Amino acid sequence: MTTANLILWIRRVRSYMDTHWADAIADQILKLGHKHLVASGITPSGDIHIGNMREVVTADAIYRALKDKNADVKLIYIADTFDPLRKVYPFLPDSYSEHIGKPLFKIPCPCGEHENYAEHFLQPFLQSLGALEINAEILRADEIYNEGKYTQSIINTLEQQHTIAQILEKTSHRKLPDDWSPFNPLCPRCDSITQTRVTGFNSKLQTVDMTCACGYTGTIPVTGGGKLTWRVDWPARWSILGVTVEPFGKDHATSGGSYDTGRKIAKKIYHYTPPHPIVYEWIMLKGKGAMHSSKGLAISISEMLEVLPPEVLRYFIIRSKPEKHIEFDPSTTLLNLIDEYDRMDISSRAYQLSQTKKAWHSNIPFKHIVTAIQVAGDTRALLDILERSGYDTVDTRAVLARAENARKWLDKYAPPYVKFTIQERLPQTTKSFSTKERQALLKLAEQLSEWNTPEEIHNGIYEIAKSITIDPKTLFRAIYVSLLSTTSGPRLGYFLASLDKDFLIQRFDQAAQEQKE
RNA sequence: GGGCUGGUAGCUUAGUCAGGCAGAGCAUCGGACUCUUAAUCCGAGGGUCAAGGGUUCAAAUCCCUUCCAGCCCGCCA
Repeated sequence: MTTANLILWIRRVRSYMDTHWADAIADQILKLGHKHLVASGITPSGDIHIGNMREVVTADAIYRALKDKNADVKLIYIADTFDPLRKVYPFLPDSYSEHIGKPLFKIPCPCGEHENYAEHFLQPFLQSLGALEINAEILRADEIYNEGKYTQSIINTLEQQHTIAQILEKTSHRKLPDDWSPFNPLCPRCDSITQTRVTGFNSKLQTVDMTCACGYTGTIPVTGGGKLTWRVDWPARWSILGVTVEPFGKDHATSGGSYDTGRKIAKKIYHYTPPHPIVYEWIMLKGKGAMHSSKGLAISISEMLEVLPPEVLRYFIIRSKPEKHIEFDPSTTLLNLIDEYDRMDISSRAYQLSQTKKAWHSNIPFKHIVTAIQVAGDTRALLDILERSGYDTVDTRAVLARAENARKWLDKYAPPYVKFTIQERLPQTTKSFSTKERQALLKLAEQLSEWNTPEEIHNGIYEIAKSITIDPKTLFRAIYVSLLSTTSGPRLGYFLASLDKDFLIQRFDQAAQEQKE
C-alpha cells in the first residue's frame, strides 16, 4: 500500500468511526494546551430556561471530554448579576419600573425569600445544576467586581478607551456617542448603571468622576463602583479569570458581534489570547420560535426536571451537535426522547457524556409506564403491572421516580392520543358490533366473575374467541371500544383485572344488547 | 443593506472540515412468538441529500446563484 493510499484509508476509517462532537472539540482544544478553563455564563434576569441550559450542558460535555483525555481542566459558571434590569417583564409587578437600570443584585427579590432579584432566579437554576451533576464553580459578577479583581483592567480600559472605541466602531460598524465610556458607574444615590456618565478618572487613586441623571455628581472608587459595558466586560473577564474555552450563543458569534470585537480587544488591550469559541444554536419551541422567558415563551429547567430524569435532559442537549437547532415540543419530543435514551447503546459516547452518578438505566419503556400509571390505582398496583409485564422493578425508588415523571408529563404535556379514559357511558360505536362480537361480549360478561387473575382473564378471552370462532383481534377491539371508545389499549388481562368487576359485567352486557335499536 | 448558522426518508438525524456505493433510530407496513395490539424478535417499503448551475473520472460533500428557517450588525442562549 502506498503512503497516499494509506492516508486515504485512515481518513475513511476515521470518518466512519463517529467521533462525538465533544471529543472532536476536546481534541482541537488540546492542541492549544493542556491546561484549560471552560467558562459559561447567563444573566439571571428571568427564569433560566432549557435554552439557556444548552450553554451549561455544552460547556460541561466539553469539560468532561477534556477530563477523560486527562487534561488539567476546570469549569466555571458566571452569573451576570451586575447586569441592569432592562424593562418590566410580564412576570413582574408594575412597581418594578422603579428598578429599571439597576443591577440585578441591587433589586429586591420578587418573592421576598431570596437575597435579591438575581438570586431569585439563580437559586432554582443552581439546584438544577446539582441534579444535572454539573460541578461548575459558581461565580457572581457583582462579587468579582466588588472583590477588586476587575479594578486594574478597568483602569487599563479607561486609559485605552479610544483604542477600544475604534475597535468597536470599526468591527461592529456602528458609531459610538461622543460621551461613550466603556465603564458604567453605579450611582451611589439611585443605584442606576444606565443613567450614569463618566466625566473623568484618576488611575493612581483608582477613582472615577461621574454624574447621574438623578442629579448626583461625585467621585467614586473603581472597585465596586460600576461595571464594564458588555462588549468590554467579556474580554476583560477572559483575561482576569484565564478563560480558554467558552461556548456562546450564535447571537454573539456573527462577524461584528461581541465575540468578534471581544477577541480583538482581548489581544490588543489585555494581551490575552481569546478563548476557543464554541458556537451553539438555539432551542426552538415547536411552532412558536425561540424561547424567551421575557415573553413567557420558555420552559424552565426545573419544570423539565419534573418530567425528565436529569441524565435524559443532559442527553437531549448532548446528542445534537452545538451548531444544530433543536426543535422542542414537550409533548411528543419528550415521549420519544426518554425511550430513545433507554434504548441507547450504553457504550456510545453521547450516552456516557450524559451520565449522572444517580442515573438509572431502565428497561421499562416510558410509554409503557405512561400506560401503566393510567391503569394502576396505586403504587402497589403499578409495580404489579410492571412486574407482570416482565420488567425489573427491584430498584423501586427509581421506578417510582419515573412514574412520578410520567404522571406530571401526562398532566402537563401529554398529547391526547396517549391518554385514555374509561367511558362513563357505552360508546355509540358499539352499535356497529357484529352478532359474533355481541355473542363474545355476552359470554365475557357471564364468565368474568369466575376469573380472578389477569392470566385467567387473558386466557379466558382467547377461549371465548375460539369457542365462537371469532378472530381474537376482533374481540380485543370490541372490548377496547366498549370501554375506551378506542380500537386498542393497554394489555387486556391486567387492564380488566384492575377495573371494577361489576362495572365490567354491566358494560359488556350492555354492549352485547345494543343491537336491538 | 451587510454578515453568521442550519436545510439529508413521515419525524429526529449521521455523513460535509479531508469528494469515493446515502447510513441509523423512531414511526409505518408485513411476519414470527401455538398468552396479546401500547411486551419481545425478524423483515420490508420509504431519499430529485432545499432548487439550479459549475469544477471533477467521481459531488450530500468543493465553487457560484437562488429559496426557506433562525440569528447578528443597539448587552435578551
